[in-house]
Amino acid sequence: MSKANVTAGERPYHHGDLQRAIVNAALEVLSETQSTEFSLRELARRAGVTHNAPYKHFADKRELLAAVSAVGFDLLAKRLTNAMQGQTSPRARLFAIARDYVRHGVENPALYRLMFGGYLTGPGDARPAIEIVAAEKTKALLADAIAQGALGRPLPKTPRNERKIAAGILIFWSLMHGLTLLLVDGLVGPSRKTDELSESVLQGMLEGLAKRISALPAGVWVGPREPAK
Amino acid sequence: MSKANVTAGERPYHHGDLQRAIVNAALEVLSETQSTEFSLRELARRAGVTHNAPYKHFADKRELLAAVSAVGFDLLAKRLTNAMQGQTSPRARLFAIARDYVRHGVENPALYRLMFGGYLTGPGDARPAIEIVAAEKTKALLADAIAQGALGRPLPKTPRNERKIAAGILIFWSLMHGLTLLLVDGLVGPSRKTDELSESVLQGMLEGLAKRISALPAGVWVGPREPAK
DNA sequence: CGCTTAAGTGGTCATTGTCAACATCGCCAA
DNA sequence: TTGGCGATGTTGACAATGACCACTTAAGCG
Repeated sequence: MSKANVTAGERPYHHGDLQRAIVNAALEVLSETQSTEFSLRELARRAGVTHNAPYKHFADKRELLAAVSAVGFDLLAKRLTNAMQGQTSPRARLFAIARDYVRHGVENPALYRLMFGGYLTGPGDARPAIEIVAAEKTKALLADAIAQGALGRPLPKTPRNERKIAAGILIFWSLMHGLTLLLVDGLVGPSRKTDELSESVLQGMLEGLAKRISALPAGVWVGPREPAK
Repeated sequence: MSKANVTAGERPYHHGDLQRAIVNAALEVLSETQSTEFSLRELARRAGVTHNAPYKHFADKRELLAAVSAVGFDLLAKRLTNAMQGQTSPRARLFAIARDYVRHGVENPALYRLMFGGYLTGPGDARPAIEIVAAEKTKALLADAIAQGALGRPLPKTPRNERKIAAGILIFWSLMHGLTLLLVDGLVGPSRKTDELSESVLQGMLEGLAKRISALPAGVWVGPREPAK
């Protein structure tokens, strides 16, 4: 096989972009099996290379998983940016973010768990740099929305407001992260109602639980499993 | 040896309560390595039995992990029940629950992840029964606290209120679950301020983000890593 | 043309999950 | 008492895996 040139494909080397091929294969397997316990060898098989080729690109299985996770963060950031585009008011943007955040998780459970899960829990080491960048991007989106008034009135990014904005981000993020994972774990549901759920949960939080609790949409259960079918 | 003596321990059979020994070993390794990627063989080694004695008690590694997870739920339920004891007002009980919930997670990261993580994500099968029971218990605690007025005014458990209570539980749980995991993942922190954090987050949510945002305690960062050290 | 070096190949090793065949013990029925 | 039975634990074996190694190939460059 001399060149084996694909249409526009860039394959400057033997296989051509094995790195990407491996990551893609991982994403495939991840969405098929919803588990990170695939073998590097299988990814190699899928990419049509020998069991060892991936090690030229990833020192470690961990490193490969980190790359996959980073892709997940990128997808999320793109998706959120996209979701905001159509919305005009800061409040609407906040809801759009919430909706698509939860969706992203529910639609890619294993990926979401990989992104936030503890595959690096052992050494307590630092997170891969790519992840940090992507997560920061997401955080910036939130900060903007809040500064522009997503929580009711604008909160310009003055040093004085900084901490309040951070508090808002933390609460919002906690809420959405928790809801997403509860849905992913099947602890609340059903998971096809994610849009209604994220909306009503966010709504309830914004108005303040102590004041009014907006009830859940019908047919939603809270708890480990549907109590009665 | 005729009848196993009860003095130093109950070992009515060969090893005696291997089941528990294995689970305990798993809990040990879990807290040492903070990872669920230990081998059944190592647990067997620790228990002083041969490599697949455990398989007489657990069909699967999955089944073993499920048992460990169930223990985690039990510990959590006990802890929450305990935390509530001292408190008099429903509101105080809610805060106590929040505090100890987050603590439980932060102090046992891997265990908490195991409890809610996706080691059973593959087949989408049902959760082990023991987990469900323990989780239901926790949920009942919350329902009581809310019914008694933890969110401001009492919400007696009438059919009419049922859905509102469920909504309250969901929001509260999502928030605490999310916060716990963000802390566990080191995405916010530092994690020694968990008490202040859970309190201020809960406070912020109760009062309603749209109304007043209570600022974060000082020295807390929101995001993937401490921005400047 | 020959050199350097990244990309891919094949082989190897300890470890792991799981299976099947045996051994051992308490218990119960004959 | 005895013999068997089932639960418990043991031994040996197997394929698959993560990781490492030395080797080969081919791209790019002077």
